[in-house]
Amino acid sequence: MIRVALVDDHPVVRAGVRALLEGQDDLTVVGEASDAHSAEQLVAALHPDVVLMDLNLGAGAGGAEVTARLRALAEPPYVLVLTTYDTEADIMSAIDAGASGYLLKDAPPEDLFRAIRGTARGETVLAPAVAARLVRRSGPTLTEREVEILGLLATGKANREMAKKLYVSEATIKSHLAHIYSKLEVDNRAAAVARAIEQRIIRPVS
Amino acid sequence: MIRVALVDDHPVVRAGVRALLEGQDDLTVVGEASDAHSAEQLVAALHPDVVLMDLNLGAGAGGAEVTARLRALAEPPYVLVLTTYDTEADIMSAIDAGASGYLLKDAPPEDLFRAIRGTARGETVLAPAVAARLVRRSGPTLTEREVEILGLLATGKANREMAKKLYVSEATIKSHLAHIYSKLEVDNRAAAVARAIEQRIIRPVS
DNA sequence: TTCCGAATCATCCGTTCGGCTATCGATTGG
DNA sequence: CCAATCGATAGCCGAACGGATGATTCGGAA
Repeated sequence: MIRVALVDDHPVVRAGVRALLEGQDDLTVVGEASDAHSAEQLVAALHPDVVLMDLNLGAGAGGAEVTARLRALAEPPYVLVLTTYDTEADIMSAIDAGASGYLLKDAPPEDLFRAIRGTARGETVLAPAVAARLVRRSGPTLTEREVEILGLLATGKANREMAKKLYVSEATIKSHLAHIYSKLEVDNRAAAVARAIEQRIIRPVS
Repeated sequence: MIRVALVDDHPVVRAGVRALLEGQDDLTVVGEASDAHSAEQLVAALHPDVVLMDLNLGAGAGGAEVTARLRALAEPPYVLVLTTYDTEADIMSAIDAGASGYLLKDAPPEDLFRAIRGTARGETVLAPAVAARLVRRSGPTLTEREVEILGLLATGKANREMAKKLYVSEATIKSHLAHIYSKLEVDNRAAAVARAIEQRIIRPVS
């Protein structure tokens, strides 16, 4: 019997996953948590085999951070990230944090079951659809610096302001922008911002 | 007994709502659909009292369109929109289409139950949190034209191109942009696009 | 060790923006 | 009926942007 814990701030999703898993006789949900703190307590107390983790826990620590902490425990559970829309960087940091796999909430139940069973066996599970999406997303791979500049761009910073903030010359900023434009196949900042958000390279922040 | 039908393309969400509703003895789920077409068939065949409708049905017709069609039936069900992230315009069009209410998927189960019961009695239910959000969102109300221009802006169109496309002069475009900037409290197009997407005034399209 | 990508910087130049100010018709709502 | 709002229009001007081109440095991969 594979013992699963759910970490998600949406009651509907928790109930849904629980209902689906209880229909499988080798899977059982041993606990639920809706935030970072109770997630850690839950896992420490119950030692589940697999934790289904939402990356977007509303307020407080993010799923990636929680994942890292859970994986640092004495008997760490396998962590399977179950999420909807996240930045590529979010996903990467979750994987860096020790997540064993990643799949989307709109995946068919069978995929979910398969992923949990695989994860419990210690396999690394990237749902085919997700892997494909990641690949498609990463078609144009932006460097860290370029993403950083996109972030500033989305706040409406002018080239000079970005230059000041990053301690480089304006020429450097323009150079980066030119690379960004060509990678995103756009030719101005407004379109670059829209594309970057659409491709989830950056998050629409305030 | 209130008979409920679910329309949502996420199996997890359907299972979750079903599980939650089955715990209430005055609510019962009579059917589920994951797309526009089967939603109409389902409702025509089963005549549920309330339809829980996701606005984002993946491919095909959107939830607003389906809502309009369901409300045009002989014995129309009440439609309660249950969604996560949508444009203000989406919400408005759903309400125009005859939806009785709107609430978020991350709402606590109690709110969901209350909303369904209210809807079944013919009440219009806007979850308090949602109403507040709508109000907060609508702080700066953009005109249709302004939203239209924001859409073009997000595709990277230059002023001249927008002018041509809308059959107006460049001066008009600049005038609209100035209004947009002041309403969104930004001072350039990149920031305007980011804000507009963040505020869900426009959708990050391809 | 050689070669490439990333990051940095620079100059030139035409185009586009954004801010400002002002007008005008149409519609809508007190 | 009058005020307010919306959409459309105009000119001016300095600042910002985007394109093109080329150069240097540094570190990692081949």
